[in-house]
Amino acid sequence: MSRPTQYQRDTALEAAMQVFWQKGYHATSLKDLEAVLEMKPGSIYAAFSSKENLYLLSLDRYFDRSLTRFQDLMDKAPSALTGLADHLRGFAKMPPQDHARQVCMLTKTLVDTTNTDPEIAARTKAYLERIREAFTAAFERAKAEGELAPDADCARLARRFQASISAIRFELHLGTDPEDITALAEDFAREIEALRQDT
Amino acid sequence: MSRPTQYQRDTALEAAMQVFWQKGYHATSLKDLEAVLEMKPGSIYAAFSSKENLYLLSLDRYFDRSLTRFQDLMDKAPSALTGLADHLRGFAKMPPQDHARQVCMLTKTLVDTTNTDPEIAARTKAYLERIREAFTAAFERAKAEGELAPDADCARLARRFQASISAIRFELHLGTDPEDITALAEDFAREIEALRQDT
DNA sequence: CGATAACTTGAACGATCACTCAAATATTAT
DNA sequence: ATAATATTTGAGTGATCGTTCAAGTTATCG
Repeated sequence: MSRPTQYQRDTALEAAMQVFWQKGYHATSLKDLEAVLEMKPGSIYAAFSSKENLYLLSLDRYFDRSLTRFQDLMDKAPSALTGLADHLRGFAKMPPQDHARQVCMLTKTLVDTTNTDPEIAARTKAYLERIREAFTAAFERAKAEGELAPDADCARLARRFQASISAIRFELHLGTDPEDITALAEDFAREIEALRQDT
Repeated sequence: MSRPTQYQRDTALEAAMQVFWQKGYHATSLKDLEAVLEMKPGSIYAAFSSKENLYLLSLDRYFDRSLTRFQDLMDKAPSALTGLADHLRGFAKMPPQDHARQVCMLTKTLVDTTNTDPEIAARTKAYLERIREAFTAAFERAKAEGELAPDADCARLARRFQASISAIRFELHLGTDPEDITALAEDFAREIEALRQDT
């Protein structure tokens, strides 16, 4: 038998990411992973070395996907501020059965592992920073295009933007009434649009 | 020997709350609890029934303390909006070594237990709601005192206020640069003060 | 000073944890 | 077909999980 195909590995990683995201690092057992990966313990260890490593690979996957999704949205956006505001509204618009209707996996990881698993926490912090840098870059694009005032503090706006996302996603996680979530997202989105200056 | 004094029980509960808050429910073991409570397993079970029950008692303690702290601050505040804004700034002003410089225990609990321990999650949700109701009441006081526009949506403002707190505390948890945290809290506090209308 | 009650102790419980490895099975190369 | 190689299998590892309880200790009271 040859090496497992990319498809198999990719499918397994996707499944691992989903359980980990749902249950968190500590609450996910090898039994859980055996079930969703449809692999026996030996195969899991042959393919992914350890539970911790599998978690780190899941984080990578999550991070790549999140960043790509944001960049794609920004590439298509008619203006930077519009793209940013839409990104916020997008979370509230998720269909009710969407498995992503919950807290960000990076956020969850940091809450779960900061005081217990420093290695995981460190990598996760780095990922969150890189995402925030992408937000900063988006605000800088808005500035370059004259949409945003020249003296705006893009790093500060990016931090607040990231905070807005956390807040919306936490409400998704809680299962708050969709109307209330839409209202919250709308509040945040308008804050972004209120930054727009006439050109 | 008589029943344990209130003092002893209180000290033990405080210690339990702190470990649970630091490590989270799943990552805290009986060993950890034995160490910080300075009690042997038998005593812990005689006094608190189970790990889950001890966690619930810790949550109660945390909730009571949080709500009381907020109410005290509001009672002393010269105006409702001032009190609310100060509450936000207060988090950024915490001394660097303060053990409370981290994510809210209720938030952490929900992230940690929503998909694994429904009983804990349900009680925690109720507590978060009651705190949000206190925020709503504060905004309503602002309205009654003419500080806030009569058509303001107090429940909506309360949800946004709670989101602001979560965001600040998550940054505390990350160990973000104090200056950046102050800036973030200042942004949120000014949003609250911007709601003030002339009377 | 005993007797009784209250509380603590820590060894031990079965269950589950993350993880290993020799044996079995499947694939490819010859 | 056969040999060589790659991968899967699942029972089993020691450690640790939350929990129990009979025995021991300490306080209170007559």
